[in-house]
Amino acid sequence: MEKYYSMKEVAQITGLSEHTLRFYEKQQLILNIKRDSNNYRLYSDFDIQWIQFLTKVKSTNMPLKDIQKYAELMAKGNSTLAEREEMLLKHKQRIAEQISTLSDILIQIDNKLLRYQRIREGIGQKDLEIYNSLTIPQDS
Amino acid sequence: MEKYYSMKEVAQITGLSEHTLRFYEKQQLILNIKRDSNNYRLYSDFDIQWIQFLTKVKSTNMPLKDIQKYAELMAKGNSTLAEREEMLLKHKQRIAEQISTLSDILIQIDNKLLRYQRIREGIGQKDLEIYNSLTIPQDS
DNA sequence: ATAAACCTTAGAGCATACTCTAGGGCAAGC
DNA sequence: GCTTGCCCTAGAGTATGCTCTAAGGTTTAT
Repeated sequence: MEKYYSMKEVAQITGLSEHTLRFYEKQQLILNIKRDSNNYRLYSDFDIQWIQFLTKVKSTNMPLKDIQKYAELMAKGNSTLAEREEMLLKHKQRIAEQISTLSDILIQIDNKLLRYQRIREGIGQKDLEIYNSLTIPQDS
Repeated sequence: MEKYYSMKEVAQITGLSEHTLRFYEKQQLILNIKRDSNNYRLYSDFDIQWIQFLTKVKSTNMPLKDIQKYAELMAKGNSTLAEREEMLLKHKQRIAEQISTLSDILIQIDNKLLRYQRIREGIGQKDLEIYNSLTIPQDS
C-alpha cells in the first residue's frame, strides 16, 4: 500500500507553490506523476524526495535545464548512472567554487567593516578623497 | 595627476562588457563617472575599485537593487556609514547562510555518489523499486 | 576625404524562473 | 441544486539581469 499525496499536501511539505510544482512538471523537472480518476496528481514518497533534492540543488544555482537533464537520466534507469555521477561531480566542483567566492567576499566585507570602524573612531579621516571633483567622501 | 581609464580599458580590467557597464550606470550602481570633452566616460581608480567590489558582491547574490542603494549611500558620504555598515552585516549573514546551504548539499551529493558507487559494485541492486507502476529504476 | 576605431544614447529583445489568470471539472455537504 | 473546496489546462504576465541594435558623433591615419 503506497501512500500518495495531493497537490496541496506536496506544496505544504516542499514549501513550493502549486504553481511552481506544475511549472516544474511542465519543464520536465518532475516526471511520471501518477493521476487519480479525476486526473488529479498523486505524488509518491519518492516524488517528494526528488522534489526536495531538486529544491536543494536549485538553491545551489544549478539551472533548471540541468536539473531537467538529470531527471531525464534518472527516469532512464541504471544505464545512466555514470552520466549522473559525472553531473554531480561537476556540480560539486561548482559548489566548491561558490563557497570559495563567498568566503573571499566575506573577508573583503570584514575589511570594509574594519575601515568603517576606524573612520567612526576618527582615525583614517585622512582617507577621504575628492571623488570626481565633487566633495563626495570615499568608501573604497 | 589622476589617471583615467576609457570604457574599453575598464571593460578589459573588470571583465564586464561595455554594455553591462553602461547598464549598471543607467541602473545607478555606478555613479558620477567623469566625462571628457567628447562626452566619453573617464573612469578613475576609485571607480574601478568600486566596480570590482560590486562585481564580487553581485556574485554572492546581492540584488542589483541593493547594490544601487549601497552606491547611493556611498555617494552621500560619511553620514551614511552606519547604514552601509548595517547593509554589509546583513549581507554577511546571507553569505553565511549560502555557505551553509552549499555545504549541506555537498554532503547530500556525496551520499548520492556513494550510493551510485554501491550500485555500480552490484551491492544495493535491491534498492531498485517500481516507480509509478513503470519499471523505472530509482535514484533516491 | 574617407575609413577605422573609438565612443554616445535610447530603446528593443532575450533568457531564466517563476506567478498569475481565465475558464472549467468533480465531489461532498447543506 | 448549489456552494465550497479541491483540482485541471493553456497561456499571459512579471521580475531580474543582461545583451544587442540603430543611429549617430569624434579623432586619427591614409
